[in-house]
Amino acid sequence: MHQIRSYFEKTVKMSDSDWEFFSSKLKRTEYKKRTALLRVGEVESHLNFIETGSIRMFIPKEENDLTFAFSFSGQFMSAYDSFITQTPSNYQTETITDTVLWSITFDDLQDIYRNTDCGQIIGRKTAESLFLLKVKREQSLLNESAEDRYLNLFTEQPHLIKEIPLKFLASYIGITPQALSRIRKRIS
Amino acid sequence: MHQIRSYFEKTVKMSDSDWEFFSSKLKRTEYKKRTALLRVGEVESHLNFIETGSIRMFIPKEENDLTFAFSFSGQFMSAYDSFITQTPSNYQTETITDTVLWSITFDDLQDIYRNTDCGQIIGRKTAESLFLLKVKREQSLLNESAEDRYLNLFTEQPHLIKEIPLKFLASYIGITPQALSRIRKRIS
DNA sequence: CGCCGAGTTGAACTGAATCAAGAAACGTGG
DNA sequence: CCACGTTTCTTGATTCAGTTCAACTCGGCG
Repeated sequence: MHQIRSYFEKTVKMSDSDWEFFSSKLKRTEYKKRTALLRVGEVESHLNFIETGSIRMFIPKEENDLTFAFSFSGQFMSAYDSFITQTPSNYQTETITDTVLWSITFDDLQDIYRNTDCGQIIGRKTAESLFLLKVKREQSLLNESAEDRYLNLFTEQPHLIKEIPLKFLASYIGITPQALSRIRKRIS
Repeated sequence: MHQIRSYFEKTVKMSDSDWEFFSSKLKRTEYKKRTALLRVGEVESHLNFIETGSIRMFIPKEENDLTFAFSFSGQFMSAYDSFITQTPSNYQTETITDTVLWSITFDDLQDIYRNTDCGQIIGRKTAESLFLLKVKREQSLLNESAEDRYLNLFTEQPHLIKEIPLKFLASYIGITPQALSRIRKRIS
């Protein structure tokens, strides 16, 4: 749980009383692998910190789901667009492996925004860092070939390639599992 | 200039004194078309509100630039990733048409964050809404065909198709100018 | 053991890239 | 206001990466 405080303190100085207030809102929950945290049409009510495990976000499809994002231990995750707008999500979030989360509800977070000095700053920093991730992703999708994206993934997150089913990776990269299987074969 | 205040008040109530403080920092500037606002390697020092005009963001390339975003009158624009991290931008921002901007500097904005009640909230809301745009974009790039994206652009921003050179649109959609020219021909 | 989902491989097809050339529009200087 | 050069757009031919459909292998699990 202290990793959450240090996560914040990378960007914002947090007083003990603010941390006290914040941490009192956190709930720890364990999930089995392949457990849905949020389904399409539901409103995201939690912001989660991943203690251990991995999560994917995807738009369910008849044949192959469209997996567009992953989150790993040490990161915050949430259907953040649904969360901040409090409107139904058009995608699902689901554990890939057994996962432990520390969660805070939307209402409690609003409370923190109102009642702590650092709350607003943390909220802004969170939104900003999520924005940065998406900018990077956008440029990757427009700028790089599928093979580039696979190789970059490989260098940035080598563990990921072993832990995550190929079909999720393929979807994330923007191609079919067959195509990724061929790329893999070609470059190995 | 009042459109800026109403822009904010869509989400946050702003006191007269806060608005006074905020607006005192704004500078109005006129730009000719095809004027670079920020070049690759420079650090974005301004957040701009577009009074009139249109702007594109692109990564310069030998042959065809990679245009990945547009901004129009009534919107805020900035190389926001460079702005919030205060690190060099890997892309350029440039007016497409003659453009009028109201600008605030990074330092003045930090001042507003510190010294007004609504500053942090506005900062958070800004980051959140930019994040939402990028989420939408990501799903569009993964979920839709080039033709889908063109047609959606066409219905959402019909004026855009007339004002903006085809090669910029093509790049934004993620295809070559030739390919877009053919799509255009086919569906007309 | 038998089943099922995940991954691999093959063959035919397709949307878009690339290379190339010509037509149209655009801006600038005389 | 026209003439010229430059850029943008269009069109054609070829190539290529990735899709689709289909069959087969492999590993885990009831």
